[in-house]
Amino acid sequence: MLESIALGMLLENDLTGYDIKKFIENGIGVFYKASFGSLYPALKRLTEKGYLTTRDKPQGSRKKIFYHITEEGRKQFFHWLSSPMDIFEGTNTHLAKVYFFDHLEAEIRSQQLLEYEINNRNYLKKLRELEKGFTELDNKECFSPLFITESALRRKPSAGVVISVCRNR
Amino acid sequence: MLESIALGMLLENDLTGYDIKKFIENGIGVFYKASFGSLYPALKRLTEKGYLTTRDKPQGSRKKIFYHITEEGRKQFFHWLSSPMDIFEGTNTHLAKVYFFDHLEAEIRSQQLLEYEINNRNYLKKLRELEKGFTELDNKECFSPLFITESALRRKPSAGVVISVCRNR
DNA sequence: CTCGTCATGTAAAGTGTTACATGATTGT
DNA sequence: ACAATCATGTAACACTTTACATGACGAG
Repeated sequence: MLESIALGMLLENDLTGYDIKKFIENGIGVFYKASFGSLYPALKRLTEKGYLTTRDKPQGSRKKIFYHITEEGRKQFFHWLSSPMDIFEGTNTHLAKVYFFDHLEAEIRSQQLLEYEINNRNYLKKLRELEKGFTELDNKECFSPLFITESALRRKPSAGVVISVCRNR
Repeated sequence: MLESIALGMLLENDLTGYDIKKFIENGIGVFYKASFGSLYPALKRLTEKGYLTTRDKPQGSRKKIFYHITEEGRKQFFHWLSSPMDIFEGTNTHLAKVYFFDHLEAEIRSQQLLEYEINNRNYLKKLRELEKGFTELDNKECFSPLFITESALRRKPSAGVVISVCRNR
């Protein structure tokens, strides 16, 4: 996953590992977070596979390594990008806990759900801010099919995740 | 995570690893999936930590190991259960791809989003079925705060995930 | 001169998947 | 007989997080 994202970040410009981290934080970071401990090894692997080449451009005595995507890398990236989006059935860790909530005292339960709601509200706010910046882009037409926002959600709940729990006893 | 879930499955009955797998599939499986390759080692770790004890009860010549939760295990489980629910900011892998969608031909993009919507519809259907079985439970009052369903979502979108994407250039 | 940011990296530990290996029992 | 399911487990591999280690540059 991180490998694909790193490739994607390098489509238009050569960047350093540090740059890539920044770009991830400021953009795709809402959906995906990366640490240096995973990023640097990933870049190393991509270089070994021939998807990236490196150029050392030290600035002063500060080490700087720019990564450049190869044709192979591009091919690999577009292969990933074109493959179907799988919905996240599997490891929805933060919801798993709810399954056991009948074991919890009503008070703590309510408090946790309230907290959860607040966190989600904040997340939503963050997404709305992103969306706001988004509507100001000039190349909107590239994104139009991606406008699956709250209003769309109201009509088509498929894009949202409905929380519903069952335990069979 | 899997360790906590395994503990939770053993709160009421002693079960074999195989049983636990089944219970996970039929219940919490919507949110969390486990493989034997992760489950058996997890049970081993839990036993080593003193959270579980084992009882071998072979049936015929078929090996069968029942796991039993200890007081320590219970304590550990409730500690996990009482800890705050963090919202899943971080590694929302299936949405990460959308970030790069402007690089994709409009046609493939539309097709993928359509597919994605279909998958989500199916997932929603599954959740609705769970919910249906759920409303027939006798201990509903234990779950009432968990009724965050589509209708609630319409009023409080915080519980849902709104898809919105921005790339800054 | 010190703090924040830039910059790269390693090591250990955790956690997981896939595939393999083995064999018993049940239903058709 | 054969397949499906029951039942346990290992091995190789993949990926990640957290913490650590190192050091340069720029601003105040």
